[in-house]
Amino acid sequence: MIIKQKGTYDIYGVDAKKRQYIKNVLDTLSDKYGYGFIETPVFEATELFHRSVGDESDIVKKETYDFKDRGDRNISLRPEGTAGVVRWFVENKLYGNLTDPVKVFYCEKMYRYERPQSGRQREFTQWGFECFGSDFVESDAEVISLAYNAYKLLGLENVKVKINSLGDDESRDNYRKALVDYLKPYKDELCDDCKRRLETNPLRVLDCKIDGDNDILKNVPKIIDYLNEESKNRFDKLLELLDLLEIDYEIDSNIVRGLDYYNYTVFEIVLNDSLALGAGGRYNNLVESLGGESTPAVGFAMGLDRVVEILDNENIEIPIEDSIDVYILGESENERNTASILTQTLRLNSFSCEMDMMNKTFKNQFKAVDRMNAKYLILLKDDDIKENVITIKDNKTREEEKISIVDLVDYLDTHI
RNA sequence: GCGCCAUUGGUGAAGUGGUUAACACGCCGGAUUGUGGCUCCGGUAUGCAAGAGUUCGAUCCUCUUAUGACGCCCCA
Repeated sequence: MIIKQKGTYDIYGVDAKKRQYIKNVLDTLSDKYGYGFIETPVFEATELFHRSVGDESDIVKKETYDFKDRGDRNISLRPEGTAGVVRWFVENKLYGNLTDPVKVFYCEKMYRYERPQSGRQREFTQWGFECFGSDFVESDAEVISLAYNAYKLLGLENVKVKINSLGDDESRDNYRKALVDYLKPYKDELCDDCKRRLETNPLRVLDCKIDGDNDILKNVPKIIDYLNEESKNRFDKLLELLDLLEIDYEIDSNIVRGLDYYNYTVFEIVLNDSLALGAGGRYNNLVESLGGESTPAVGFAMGLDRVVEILDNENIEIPIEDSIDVYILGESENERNTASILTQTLRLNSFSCEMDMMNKTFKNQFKAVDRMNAKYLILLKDDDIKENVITIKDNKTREEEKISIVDLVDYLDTHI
């Protein structure tokens, strides 16, 4: 037996319907915010991800799906959405003559070669959006607003934005140095991973699960104090705007993104104060480092699968159509043929309609009616068919009546 | 890449080194000769993830592999 690959899953039935609903809500809201739907390829040149994430990071080397195609090109399955969108932006030279921001959203499968665990699969769906061209805090606020309100709209109540600023490159570098200087004397007291992080990616020490409660980290310098004037003003202005928009936020100096391309705003959206729902930030250098003209940008992304799961756990009701309009019963050949005709007719008149496909007995077709939760059932009888009438029965009231076949669509139009 | 636990019909699952692998749901058939949802009766795994080993004998013990759950690393 061939089974699905590690870290992948099939989505069907009720789960698929829930996803469709959620996607729909997100798509509609994105559209209202002026973000246009974009699809980019599942695979790209490996170099795109190397360059976007930084060649030194072992992320790309270890955690992307890499392969050589038949033309000996280095290809990777996309591990996230931003790089592909930026590549699109640069390739089409959309940075030229920007009068308004370019805003797009996507909802697509991503691939990471990781050991599956809670909330992490090798294939997963990410919903995200990017705004190019504005370096003003209104665009940061818009992105945060869209992300924040998307969760609200889906029914999550206790949603909060955890926000921080990394400042510009200069501020960020200064802080990094200060952080390392502060931590170095305590190096022996840190966990083994943090000893290594101190060399490779010191900002990540702030995220450490083991040292998180360590007193050393309680007094760690805060990046806010290392922002230069411009960065600080910008951050204050953004927070002001979030107040005006009545977005619930909290400054969290431990929010740092793992990658170098972020600057200024970084944020996460959390549920019940801790459960991460999605994350985003500003990345003013990425367009340029991927070969375009320097263009400011800000974006957000979240794991769709995770959100579906959380909505489930929070017992948030998702409206799902779990009934059909009509089930048509018939047993003789003539009855079944008539059932086929009527089923097609009703479907083409936008009613959902089913009939037996399993050569079931009349009695078992009734059971199918209940399984499918049909609103109406039509009982076909050879004698009736001769006279062009059918028996239609309301499944709730159990009342049935005979109507002329030609009146069927009108009858359902007025009753459903 | 590392660690820990798990894997028994369509589903939820019990169970034991030794003949027919509980029970429940579902499904199928019958009581009901073409009007269902209730009830009752019957049928539903030559099979316990795959392979190898120990044993007179393995679903049960050992090893390997695969997959799943959860951690770690990493987190775009």
